[in-house]
Amino acid sequence: MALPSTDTSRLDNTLAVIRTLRDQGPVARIDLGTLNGISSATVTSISAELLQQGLISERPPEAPRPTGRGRPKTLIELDPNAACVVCIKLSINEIQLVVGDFSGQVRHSEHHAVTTLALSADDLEALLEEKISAVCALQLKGFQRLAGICLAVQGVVSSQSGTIIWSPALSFRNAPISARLAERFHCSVLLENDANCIASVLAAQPDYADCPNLVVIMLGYGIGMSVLINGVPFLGANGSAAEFGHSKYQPDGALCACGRRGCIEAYASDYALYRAAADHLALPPGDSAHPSEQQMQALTQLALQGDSVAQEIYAEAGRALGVGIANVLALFNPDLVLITGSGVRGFDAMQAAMHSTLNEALVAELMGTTRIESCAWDRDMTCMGGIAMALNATDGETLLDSQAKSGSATCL
Amino acid sequence: MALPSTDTSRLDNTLAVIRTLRDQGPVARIDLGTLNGISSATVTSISAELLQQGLISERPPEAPRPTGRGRPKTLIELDPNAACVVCIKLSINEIQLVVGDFSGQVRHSEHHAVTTLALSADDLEALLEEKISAVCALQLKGFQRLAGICLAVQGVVSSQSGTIIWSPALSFRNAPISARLAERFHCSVLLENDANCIASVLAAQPDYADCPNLVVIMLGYGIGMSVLINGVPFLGANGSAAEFGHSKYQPDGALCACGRRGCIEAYASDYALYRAAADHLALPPGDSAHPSEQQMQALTQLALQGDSVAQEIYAEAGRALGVGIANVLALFNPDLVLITGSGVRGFDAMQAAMHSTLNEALVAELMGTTRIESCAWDRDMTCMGGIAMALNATDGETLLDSQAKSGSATCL
DNA sequence: ATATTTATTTTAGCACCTAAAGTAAATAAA
DNA sequence: TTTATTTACTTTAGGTGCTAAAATAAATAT
Repeated sequence: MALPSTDTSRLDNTLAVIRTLRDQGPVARIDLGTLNGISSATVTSISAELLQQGLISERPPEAPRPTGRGRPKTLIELDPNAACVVCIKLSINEIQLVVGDFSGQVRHSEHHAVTTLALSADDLEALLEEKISAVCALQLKGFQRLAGICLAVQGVVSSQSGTIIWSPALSFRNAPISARLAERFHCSVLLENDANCIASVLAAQPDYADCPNLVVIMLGYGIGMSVLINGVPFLGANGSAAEFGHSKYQPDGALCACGRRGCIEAYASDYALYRAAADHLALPPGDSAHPSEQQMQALTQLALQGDSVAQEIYAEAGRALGVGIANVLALFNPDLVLITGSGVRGFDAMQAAMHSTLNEALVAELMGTTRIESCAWDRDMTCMGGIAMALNATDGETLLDSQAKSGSATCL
Repeated sequence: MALPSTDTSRLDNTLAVIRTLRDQGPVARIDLGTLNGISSATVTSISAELLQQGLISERPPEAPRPTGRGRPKTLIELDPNAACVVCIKLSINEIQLVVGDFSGQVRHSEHHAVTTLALSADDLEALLEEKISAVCALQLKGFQRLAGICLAVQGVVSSQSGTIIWSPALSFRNAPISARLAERFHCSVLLENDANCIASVLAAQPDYADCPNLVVIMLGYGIGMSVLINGVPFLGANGSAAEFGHSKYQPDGALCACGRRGCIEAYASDYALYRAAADHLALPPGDSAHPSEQQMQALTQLALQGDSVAQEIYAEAGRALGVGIANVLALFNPDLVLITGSGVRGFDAMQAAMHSTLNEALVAELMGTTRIESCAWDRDMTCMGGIAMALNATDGETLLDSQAKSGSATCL
């Protein structure tokens, strides 16, 4: 009689099982029960369904069995080919496409140089369609479905409405990109800020498991930030929260790329550091408005080797960061502030000034127990985060889809 | 067989019914169903239980019946005497005690002048015990139980651990007050920041129903703030989030009560305004470090009547607020910033400078659709918020308690 | 009086979950 | 080589809680 189920526990438990398998790899039924606080009888029932739907498979028992006594565990794992997701990272003059499988593994990655600032909204859409189609045609053999697409873009995006509100990589604004891609590829399209993707990956690392309130500051050409509250990215009303780079250091200070004055970014970003240095120091040639990695490394070297002009430039950047972080601590009181991004290359030259400014700015009660740490920028984890977020967002649909295909053939 | 129920839907639905009755007053079963998305059959079942437990009663049908056709609605209402809560507001040199009943109505309120800064932690605990005991003895006749106590204090508190970390009203720190009161009165004790109590009341008003992300700034002797994210107060890792008053305006600016320099509070709080004015203007006599309402009104009058020194003092305060709010918008991107507190008396004299500073500081994309409004400070709503929060926090316990008493006499 | 309308309660049935009992599959011991 | 023990998984039996539909209650309109 009661058809529309109001009780979501079965769905919740099934999703929990899928996520545990994604995070931990192959797991036995009994452990899935313990890990998720459900009985093994329920796990049996859930895994039977998932098995029938083709979303998981039983791993054949291995030759070497280091298990002790008793019936050995039968490990269950996600079928990597049950679905896949694509993440596209959109940054200035470059787009990156990554394909991830249902188990969360990266299957393919490619980069394209594109003069993004020259694109119109239609151009961008056409370009994304083309690149996604191409990658699907080449890479998707064997996948049961394209579950979703994640667009990771620098700038202000509204995830809720799927609209790019403003991005430094684009010359147009307010582009409702998600809906159009969703229509084209018949899958859900997630629009995310790039910093939130990276922060999600970092937060999933065991080192930061005890920091549910995590702030990640990304230094680079510009300055971005992500605030995780209880592990989930804080977006604000329109998605423009956590714009640390445009919070203020000096009310009437240096000119920022945003057009206003005194933003933290106008002191501590690559372009700001290089701008302050260009007149006084001999640095490698190149576009001084968009300094190259080589140019920035040269500048950092000068500061670290004791050049007083370079040192003062980094010290001023450190003071700006110190004031900005003081405000972040006063307003968010996080467990940890993690400073990363390509700009951490110069962090050693900023650190002392940053900490002394911070300590001068805030009484101990407001510093609380917040740790301030930096994190080396080994590789760009944006797309890893995007893949993980896209999978998480689409598990429910994948489940429904496979139920429709296998289970209730009664519908036909 | 399955005794420990893992399904919380019955509890959730029961709490939803109780809260609807508290918010809306008497409601019929069928409307409780619609309002909470549950079937009227379930409401019948839940209300039968609550009726038996004595937490609600059926309101006798009224003489004038303006209803139309059909069987008339039987209205259900909370039994006000089913439980009560006490809220204590602790501020500098004053404590206020308010008693609220189970339906959320204020039953009693009293103020006491206390030199709070002279108290030790033990003194405070003894004082609170004495006052709460007294108020219970006098006011609690007829109440079935004291469900909870809410302590609303200015400053940094850790709700989680029940510890007052720092308060301008107290000369000691890190006082674990909740546990001791809970033990003494055998009820749960909620420790809250006063601004969060006020913001919760404001957020419940229909005018602000469309603002789940609400920032409330409280101007007064000091400057406080509360940030509601999806309607719930944001606390941060240790409860010291939202310390807007100590975010920065000028890195090396005016001296703040916290001991550091350049805080917003050092420009826009009552003490800061009065300090800036005291040397130049003739104002009513009194303690210039703790200006009275009369002194502040005199200063405000001067500014509004065109005195250029007073005007510049308020303009500078407005600029400080403007920069502070710019940072709040960049970092929180709320739906609405509401400025209130006794200090709004001078808001008209600050407003122009505040808005122009804000507009200069932030590009349109980051201003987003956030509204900035002020709200008259008619009366102190701290304790109303505390009562509401305490009731909400203790409904589950009240339910369990009454179940133990009435329903399952089988336990005996 | 009877029909109609609306509110509430009762009934019947479904979708979950869990504990306990049963079964399976291994190792250790006799 | 049986037999006992241990551990994992599955089946069974029973409970909670919800909903739709039917039944009942209590009004007004005809």
